[in-house]
Amino acid sequence: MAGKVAARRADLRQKLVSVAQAQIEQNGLAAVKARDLAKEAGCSLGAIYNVFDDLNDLVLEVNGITFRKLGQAVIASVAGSGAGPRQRLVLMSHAYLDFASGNANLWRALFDLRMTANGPVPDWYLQALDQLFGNIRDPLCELFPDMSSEDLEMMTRTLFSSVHGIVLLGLENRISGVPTENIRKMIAQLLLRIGAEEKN
Amino acid sequence: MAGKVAARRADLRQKLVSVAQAQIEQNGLAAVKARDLAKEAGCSLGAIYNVFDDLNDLVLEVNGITFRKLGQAVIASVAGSGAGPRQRLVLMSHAYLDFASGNANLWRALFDLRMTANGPVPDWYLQALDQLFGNIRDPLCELFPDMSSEDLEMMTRTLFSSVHGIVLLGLENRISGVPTENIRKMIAQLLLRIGAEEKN
DNA sequence: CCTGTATCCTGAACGTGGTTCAAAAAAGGG
DNA sequence: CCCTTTTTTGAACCACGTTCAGGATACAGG
Repeated sequence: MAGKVAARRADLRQKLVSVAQAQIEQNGLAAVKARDLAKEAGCSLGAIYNVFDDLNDLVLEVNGITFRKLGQAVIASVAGSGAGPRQRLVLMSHAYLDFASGNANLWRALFDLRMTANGPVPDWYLQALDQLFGNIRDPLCELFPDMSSEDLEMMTRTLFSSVHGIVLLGLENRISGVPTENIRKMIAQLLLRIGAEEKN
Repeated sequence: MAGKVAARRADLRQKLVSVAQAQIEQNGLAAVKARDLAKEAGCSLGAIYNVFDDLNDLVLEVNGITFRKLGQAVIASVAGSGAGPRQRLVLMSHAYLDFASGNANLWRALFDLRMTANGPVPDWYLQALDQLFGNIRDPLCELFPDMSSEDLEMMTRTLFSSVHGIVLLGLENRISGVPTENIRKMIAQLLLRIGAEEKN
């Protein structure tokens, strides 16, 4: 059985990812500890390093899953709705907010890790980001049919970054008085103003 | 001499802050290590804990300085210029970008720390933020004289968060192809669109 | 100047956590 | 059944923040 070892390792990978995911979800990225993971997954300490380069590598895998779920949530928010382009942008942004708010620890891990890790951005990350950007670009394309491809690309990044910033800072101190409802209003404020009128 | 000890400690505080600042500036927040600081500042390891609660407390002090410098840079960008409100928003945002870009590690430490630390937001932080928000609110007030105070406040946060998001994600992967000039354009794109027309 | 006391400073030591690697265990092959 | 190769294990190593017992220092009273 040549694939026996590979299969066992694949199982362990999955188990570890699942345990790490639960830990991040409940206690945040900082609570991911090698010894705890090993105990929870029922493997030895060293076994982690048989299937992952290091803990970053493991968390990267969790982040991949999170990112895909995020993408699906955003897509689902507009799927099948006959909403116009402006409204679609609002719906997607609200879906982004809801995901970030409802999965705060997992969402934060998405960004907290990259700050630490200096390695090159992994491939799946760029692909997922491209897909996410595509979802934003489409409504923009409808809204501004005369805009050049470069400007559209830039506008896409601008809008995504803006909404991300609003969500990020909004959730950051949500204890100190920025309820989700206000974040929602801020996003709508931004998007409706942006998309409200064509360039004269 | 009653103030002798206090004076020595004040000196040490300042020295440590200065050393930590240099370290963050050159090698990032993660490079701030107690033993290195002590060696560089010419004090014992334990001495750090005579004048600071812990390393977070020290970095918080550095962040205070950084935040003040950031505020000054933003103010300086519009001081004395007879620019109109729209242009002032652009100038301030560009100053924000330039500061973040030119002091990347110090600027990042501003946000990286708060994610780790769970304690209550310090007082000077809220004050500095209020001041920063004030600088944004003023031009907005001129642009939208009929807007309610609450809406203005929200718009202020919206704009700041948006610009912050653009700068954050723009600098994040500035290796992977978002030159500062493009970030500048994105900011202008956002602000001119927002401020371009009044609500019909 | 001496001496006892209070204050302050020091750095060895502790706890925690990621990562490694020599040795044990398991798997294969003959 | 033994020898070789592969895989797994967890004790050990290192780096780091933080602490605290013991030494140094400052000071007051005699």
